[in-house]
Amino acid sequence: MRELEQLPIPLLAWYHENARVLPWRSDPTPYHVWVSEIMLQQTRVAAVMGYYSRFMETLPDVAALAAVEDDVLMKLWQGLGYYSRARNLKKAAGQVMERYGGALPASYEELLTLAGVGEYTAGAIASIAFGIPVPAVDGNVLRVVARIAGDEGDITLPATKKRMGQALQEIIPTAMPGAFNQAMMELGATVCLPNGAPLCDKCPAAGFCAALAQDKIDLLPVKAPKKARRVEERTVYLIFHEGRVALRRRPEKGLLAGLWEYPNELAEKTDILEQWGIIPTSQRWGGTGKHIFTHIEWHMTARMVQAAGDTLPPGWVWADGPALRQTYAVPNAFQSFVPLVEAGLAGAETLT
DNA sequence: AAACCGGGGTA
DNA sequence: TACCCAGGTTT
Repeated sequence: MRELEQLPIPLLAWYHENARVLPWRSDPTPYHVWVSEIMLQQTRVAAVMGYYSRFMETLPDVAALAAVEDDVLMKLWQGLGYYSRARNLKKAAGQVMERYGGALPASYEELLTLAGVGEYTAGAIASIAFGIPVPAVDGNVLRVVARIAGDEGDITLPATKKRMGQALQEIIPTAMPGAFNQAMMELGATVCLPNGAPLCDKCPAAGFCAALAQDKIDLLPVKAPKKARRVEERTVYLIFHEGRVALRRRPEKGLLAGLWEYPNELAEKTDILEQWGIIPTSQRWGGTGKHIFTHIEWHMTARMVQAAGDTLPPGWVWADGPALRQTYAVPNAFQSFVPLVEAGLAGAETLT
C-alpha cells in the first residue's frame, strides 16, 4: 500500500480546513470521547447530536454513569438503537470505577478490556483522548484505504481489516494520531462517499489514489453481500383501561432487550388475550405499521382492546400519557402506533 | 466465520 | 429498493 505513505500531510491539511464542529470535539476528555464513540457505532453523526448533549447533561461523569438507574439510562438511549451499547456503557463505567478509580486508562490494551469497547473504539479513545499512536479502523477508514491503495480485499473479512490496520499503524503521525484518525473518518463521511458517489475533486488524496487512477472507484471497496431479512407478521395489542395503556418489558437478552413494548405476538397466534387473562369489553382492528431491522422486518397490525378490569400478567404495567413519555423506554419500532395510543388514552368510547 | 443487534439517511 | 453508517458480542 505504497500510496498511503503520501497521505498524512495532505490529509491533515485538509482536515484542518474542513473538520466539522461537533459537540464532543470542543472538550475531548476521555469520558466525552468514550461516550461519543459508543454512540457513533453504526450511527451517523447527525443522529447522535441530540442524544449526546442530553446524555452529558444528565450523566456528566463516569461516577454518574456507573450509578444511573437502568430505566433512566434506557430512556436517554430510546430511539438510538443497539441498546446493548447503553448497558455495556454502564457496565464499563463500573469497571472504570473499580479498577481505575473513575479515570479511563491511557492504554489501548486496557481500554480493550472494557465492556462494549472493541478494536475500533479502543483505538479512537487512545488516539483522540490520550494521543497514543494507534489506528481507529471503522467502515469509513476501510473504504478510504481500499480506494487509495486499490486494495481488492473483502473489507468484511477480519484478515482484510487487520492488513489495513497494520498499514495505517506504519504511517500514523505520532505527533497527532487523534487528528489523523478523525481526518480519515471525516474524509470517508464527507468526501470518499459509498455507493460509487465520491467527491474526488475535493479529495486531498486524489493525486495518488489508486482507485481513481485506475477508474475503479465504483468497484471499491469489495464487500461480501449480506443475508436477506426475514419477515414477521405480528399483531400489536393496544390494551386500554381508564385512560391507561398496557406495557410489558421485553426479555433481558435478544432483540430490543429490556425495553418496554405494547404486547404483541406472531399474527398466527390466536386466543392470546385469553391466555393473558384479559377480558375485553370491546375490541376492533386498528392501523398497520412496518419496521425494518437489520435482519428482521416486522409487519404489524394493531388490535385496539378495551379491558374489563385492571388485572395484568406479572411484570406488565398500566402507563398513562406522562409515564409513557417520561418513564418507559419504548423502541421506535412501535412509533407508528403512537397516534392510536393517544386516541385510546383520550377516550375509549371510540373502540365500539 | 457467521449471526445477532436499531434506526435512519441517501442514491 | 438497497446500501451503509465513528462496531461489538455471542455462537
